[in-house]
Amino acid sequence: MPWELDNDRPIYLQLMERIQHDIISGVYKPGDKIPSVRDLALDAAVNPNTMQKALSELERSGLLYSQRTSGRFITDDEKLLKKMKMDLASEHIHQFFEQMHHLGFSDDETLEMIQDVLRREQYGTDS
Amino acid sequence: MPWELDNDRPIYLQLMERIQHDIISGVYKPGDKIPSVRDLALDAAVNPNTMQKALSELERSGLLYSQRTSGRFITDDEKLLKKMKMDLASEHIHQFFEQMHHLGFSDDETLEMIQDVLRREQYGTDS
DNA sequence: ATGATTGTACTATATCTATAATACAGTTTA
DNA sequence: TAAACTGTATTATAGATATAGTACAATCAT
Repeated sequence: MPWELDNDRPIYLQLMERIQHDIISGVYKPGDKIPSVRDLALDAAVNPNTMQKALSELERSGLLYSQRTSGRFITDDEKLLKKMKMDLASEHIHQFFEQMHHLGFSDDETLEMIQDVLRREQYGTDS
Repeated sequence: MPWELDNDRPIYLQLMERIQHDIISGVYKPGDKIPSVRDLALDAAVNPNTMQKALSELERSGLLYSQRTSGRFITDDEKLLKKMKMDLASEHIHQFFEQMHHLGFSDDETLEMIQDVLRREQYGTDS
């Protein structure tokens, strides 16, 4: 299926984020070979050049490495994977609170809204 | 001071978000006249055309309206302002949990991480 | 050995974005 | 009344982005 992409940001950046999340969350396992540029591009419904750009940019973080003629692989460094997972989560949390703060919600108010949402989802999505 | 803008997304979109937040969080009060296109552009260190685009796009949401020769004003509709504030907050919350879920964190795990972060900030930023 | 697959490179083209530089009609201000 | 300011419009230019199409050398599978 085509990946969910919006037109508000460069596609290659969105591809990078998606793949990074897939690596870090374990969709691809350490050491795994990932699909070829062309296959990934086909899956994402995107030009191969765009996917190539996303992947080569991603290599700079060390999550991926390419073997020029045999394919592209996930790093074996599980410590790095775990670290990036925690770093990303922390980043998401801080950005979220920054947005809420800018909207005028304090940390406590934000926490309450979150708990409300979670409670509501626990007992069903309607009402 | 120049506004905080990154190069990953179109500037006019970032301006829109910033101004929208400023309206909704009350930096600009209902009925207020906001600074002119040129002044805002100067403040943001951005081309007047770019600011003009951001403002005219923003008008479609109803938060602003322009009087062609006298200036641009915040809506008086406080009900709309409150609604947009809650809608935006809700959107931020859902997007945040979606990101965390994609990283592999459950709702409960995410909530715990948040509480950790808040506890840590309560007792000082170091350590 | 042969053919398919791999990452990579290159050119060309179209669109979007951002800036610069003007211009104009109506309103406000002094 | 005259000058300054308002939103808006226009043209031109430069850069980033996305796609299309093609090519090549090394490796892998059969």
